[in-house]
Amino acid sequence: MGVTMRDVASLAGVSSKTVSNVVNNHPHVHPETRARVQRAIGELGYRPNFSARGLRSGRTGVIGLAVPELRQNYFAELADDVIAAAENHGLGVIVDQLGGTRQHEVDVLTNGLRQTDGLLFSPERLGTEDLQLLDYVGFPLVLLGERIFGGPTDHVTMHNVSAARAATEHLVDRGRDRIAVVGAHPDGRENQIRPADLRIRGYRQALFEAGIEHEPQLERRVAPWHPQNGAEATRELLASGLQFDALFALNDTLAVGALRALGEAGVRVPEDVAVIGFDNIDTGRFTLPSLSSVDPGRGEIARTAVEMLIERIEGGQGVRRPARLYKADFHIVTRESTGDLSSELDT
Amino acid sequence: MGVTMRDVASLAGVSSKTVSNVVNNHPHVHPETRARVQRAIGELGYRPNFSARGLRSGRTGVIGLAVPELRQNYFAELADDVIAAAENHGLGVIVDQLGGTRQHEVDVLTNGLRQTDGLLFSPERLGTEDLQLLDYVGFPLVLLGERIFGGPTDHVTMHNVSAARAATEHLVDRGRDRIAVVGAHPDGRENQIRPADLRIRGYRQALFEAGIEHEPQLERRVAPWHPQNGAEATRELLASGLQFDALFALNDTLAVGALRALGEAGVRVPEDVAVIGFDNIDTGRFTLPSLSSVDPGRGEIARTAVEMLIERIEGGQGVRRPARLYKADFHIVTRESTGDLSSELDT
DNA sequence: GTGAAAGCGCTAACAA
DNA sequence: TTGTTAGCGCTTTCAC
Repeated sequence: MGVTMRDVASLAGVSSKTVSNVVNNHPHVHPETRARVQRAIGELGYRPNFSARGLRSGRTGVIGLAVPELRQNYFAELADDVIAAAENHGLGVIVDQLGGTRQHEVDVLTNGLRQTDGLLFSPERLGTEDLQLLDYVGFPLVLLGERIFGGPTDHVTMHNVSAARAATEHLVDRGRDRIAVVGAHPDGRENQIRPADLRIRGYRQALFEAGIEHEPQLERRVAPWHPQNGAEATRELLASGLQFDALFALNDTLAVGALRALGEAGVRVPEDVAVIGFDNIDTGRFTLPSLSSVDPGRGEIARTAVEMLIERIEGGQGVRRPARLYKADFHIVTRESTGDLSSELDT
Repeated sequence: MGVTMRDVASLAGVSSKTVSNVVNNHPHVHPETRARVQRAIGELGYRPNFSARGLRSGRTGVIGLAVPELRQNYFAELADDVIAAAENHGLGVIVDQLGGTRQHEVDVLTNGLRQTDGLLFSPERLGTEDLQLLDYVGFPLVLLGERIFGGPTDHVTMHNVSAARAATEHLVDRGRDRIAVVGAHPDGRENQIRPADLRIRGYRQALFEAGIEHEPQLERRVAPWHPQNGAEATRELLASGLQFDALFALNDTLAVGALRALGEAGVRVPEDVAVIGFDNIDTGRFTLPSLSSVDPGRGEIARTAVEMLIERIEGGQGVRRPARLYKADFHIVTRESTGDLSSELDT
């Protein structure tokens, strides 16, 4: 490196401010001047120094994305979408993994990520009981996920309750009335605001509306939502002797484990037990059978979150627009695990 | 924000350089002074400005990671490992997705990512024919993957040939001698340096050493390595009428598709056809049957690449240490798809 | 439409 | 062990 705006300016015979105007696509530059500057830039191989720009302008052009961990398919796909959306706005993305510790989540919320203008934050440990932490956040923040509601920041999430209700209805519509669910929160408190609780609420609503008696034994508690735990819970369900003709896994990761356990036990899916998941991760298209799921509108979530964050960044601290809550549209994706008996590959 | 070192310095009654020394953990600071400064930092809520530090020191404390796309499980897991390794060294990671276009790869290689000290680069389109591009890279670079060899930069990769040979031997050891392979490169040229070609070479070596005749029809060409293509190729193989009792998928993503296709056709795995993949992605533990694979030492690759990059960054342009080529250790992971007939879940 | 001057917050180099 | 000076490269402000 080493080529600065001054070098470009002197070669082009202009001031460095004019070079700056050209580099930043300012409108009022004479076309001829612009061309001359651009020629000089090309000749010298000039690259702007983003640290200097960041220091002077107070903007880095980079946003942070903090998620639990990328090896969870859902977050990898979310990161994919966020990075793509940010790039469309000319922004880079620093990805941080919260790694399942509360302390790390508090740190990130307190300090932000270095060199970023704002943060997309999808916590795994913090909950609504930590709401006060959000009041002291000193940078633009958009919250993702279903763990904290009612805070002072913008929030992008999904229709958990109604999507879970729709998933359950999807099973009811296929004539199932002994519908097990895997993934309830272990502490079993109702009316909490966590993905597990919201989705359980939707499940119960659907049963109630269909006139199906709610059987508490069919609600299996699982945490964390890993495939092995989904498999485990499903094995216990099978061993319990409880009858069930459908299974709603509260996310696809659990569902993958459930399909394993059902397959091991020789239970046919969907003939004996229909299975639906939640998240619509890519892998669900290639399980055997392929997995029906709730598509939570992840791409829309990513795009909206990035746009909201940009508005907050550009609005600056001055614009005290009230916090917005955005819920993406969802839809049910029907595949083999709740479908008819053909075995077409959904691609 | 707005609290600067000067503010801290005047509150603590020292110069800003002393504050800098404290913030950067310089050794020669009087413990009492250090304590006083830290108290002032806490009182004022001082946070360092990384742009200013970057401008002055020439280091941003952030590295770039460019991969094809995070929705491919292997790259998500690689990014997970890289971010974790970087964090251990106090570095942030900007993740860029190359998105399958040659132009984007050239751009990244030419310009680097903004605000970074160096780049881990795992191209998908560029090949050894683009070697000259590496000569003009103006920042520390560590190459990942198997597409470009012999360049002027450090390179971290895996033992493709011998790992593929070991995977094939693993099938031979189980008494299989009609071993199909899915994922050969469509142009079919031999002795190219691409993952597909290297792994095919290992496959052929193993057959040769086992005295098994090489049957070109059993080598199926597939690109890109997506599950649907793996399924497709496997269906063609089944439809061809060729006999085979084992299948080596050149990566796990293809293998997932192959398991689908075999399952659809009622072919039993591993009884009728044993299957092994390559990459050891997490998902392979939960397919039905679970997937044997080559573990390419991804964690080791990530850690080594980050360390090499740091050495290059800290060494500066002055240290012209010759380019290093590091190949991680691999090992075979045996699961149900090549295992005995028990159906224990490998967790 | 372009230029001149100032300074963002920090750390390198040197002085004390 | 600590302080002083200077300036990294850019954009802001304001003049022209």
